[in-house]
Amino acid sequence: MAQLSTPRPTKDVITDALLDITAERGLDHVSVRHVAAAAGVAIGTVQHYFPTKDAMLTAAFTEVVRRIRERVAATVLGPDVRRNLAAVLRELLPLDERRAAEVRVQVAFAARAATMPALAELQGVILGEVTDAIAAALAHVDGDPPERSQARARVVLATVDGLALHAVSSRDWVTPESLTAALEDALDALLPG
Amino acid sequence: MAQLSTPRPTKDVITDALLDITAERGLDHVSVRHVAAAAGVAIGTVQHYFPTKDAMLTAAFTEVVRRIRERVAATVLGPDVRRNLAAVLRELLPLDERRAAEVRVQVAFAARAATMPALAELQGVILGEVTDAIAAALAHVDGDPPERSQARARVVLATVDGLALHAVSSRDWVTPESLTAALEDALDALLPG
DNA sequence: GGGACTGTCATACGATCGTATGGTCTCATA
DNA sequence: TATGAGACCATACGATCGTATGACAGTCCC
Repeated sequence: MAQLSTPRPTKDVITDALLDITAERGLDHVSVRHVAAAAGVAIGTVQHYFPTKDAMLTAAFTEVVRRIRERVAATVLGPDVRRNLAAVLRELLPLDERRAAEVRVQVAFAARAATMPALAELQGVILGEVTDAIAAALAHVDGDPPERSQARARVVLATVDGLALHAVSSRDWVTPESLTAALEDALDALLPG
Repeated sequence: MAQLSTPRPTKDVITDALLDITAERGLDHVSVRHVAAAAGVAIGTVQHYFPTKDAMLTAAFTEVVRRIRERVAATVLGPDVRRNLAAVLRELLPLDERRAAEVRVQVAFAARAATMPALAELQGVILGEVTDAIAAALAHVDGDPPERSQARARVVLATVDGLALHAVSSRDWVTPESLTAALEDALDALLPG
């Protein structure tokens, strides 16, 4: 019988397992044992790909960064910039369980980055890239000088991430509807023109 | 020899030790042993006041909430609302090491709140209170209906917390100057009038 | 066809974890 | 002065942690 599908690389399976645990139970429940069990491999296999736990965490966050990068790169600077921008930013808000899980992961890593330089480095890189993309979109609808767009882009990204942080870290505080409304509100105020 | 000063209650010393460790090394380095050592007491003493680690964490976050509440309550709705509001919000940004330590603590607890309902409850309460205070300030300079001020206040707070999150979780990304500028920028855009 | 390499597993070691238990000391009060 | 409660300490237990070590099966090249 022919192979029906290419089996996923073990390394990716392990990374995904780590991110699943992070989304569901938090980064502090991530242990080599739990990750190995969730991935369906032995502890030694995890060690084969990631010699230390820190390496495993860094690799997982790198994967998160890769996904964000991929998503941002898909931004099309079409005719309706505002609509495209809003669509990209909506992806960063926990509007459904899938996105909520991703936000929980990002918040968990951001918090750890505050005391783990390797992660802070990655965070700085991805923040820069996303900001640049937003700034490009802003410059497209506006005639402001680049550094002005850059500054505005930082504020826009901070607002979206702040909304996401508040949403996943509190109870009875935000609904998907209020998040969407807040985003539109923020864009109305922050977008030039 | 007379007692020179009232000794701090042991319970407070323990809570402070926990917050110090959280600020310096992160919430995942907080263990009953480390907290006890940092507070200069025995493990049993910690257990005497906090029967479980979760209770200890919840109490510590309650203390953080209390401090924020205290700070917000000090907001004076004077003649220059914009200036007062900016001053309060600046306290939430990591503009110096003291505030950076506080932001690291808040971010750490926010991340844990994503998977710990007791903390999420507290987070919801304090977010509500701070938002109400900001909304009151906004309503003071504006004629918008209350729910409009409330919505704007949520965006303002999200922006500030997002800026703070980005600042403490990344390297070479923000300077105190750029943070201050971003705050002013955001207030220019978000404040009515 | 025999090393060298890679992927995977099983197990073990020492450290650290949260928590339980029971002790000593102080002091108010009956 | 007896006693009960509260503050504080020392130690111990079982679980879990990150990591080290060594084995076994394939694959590939000489």
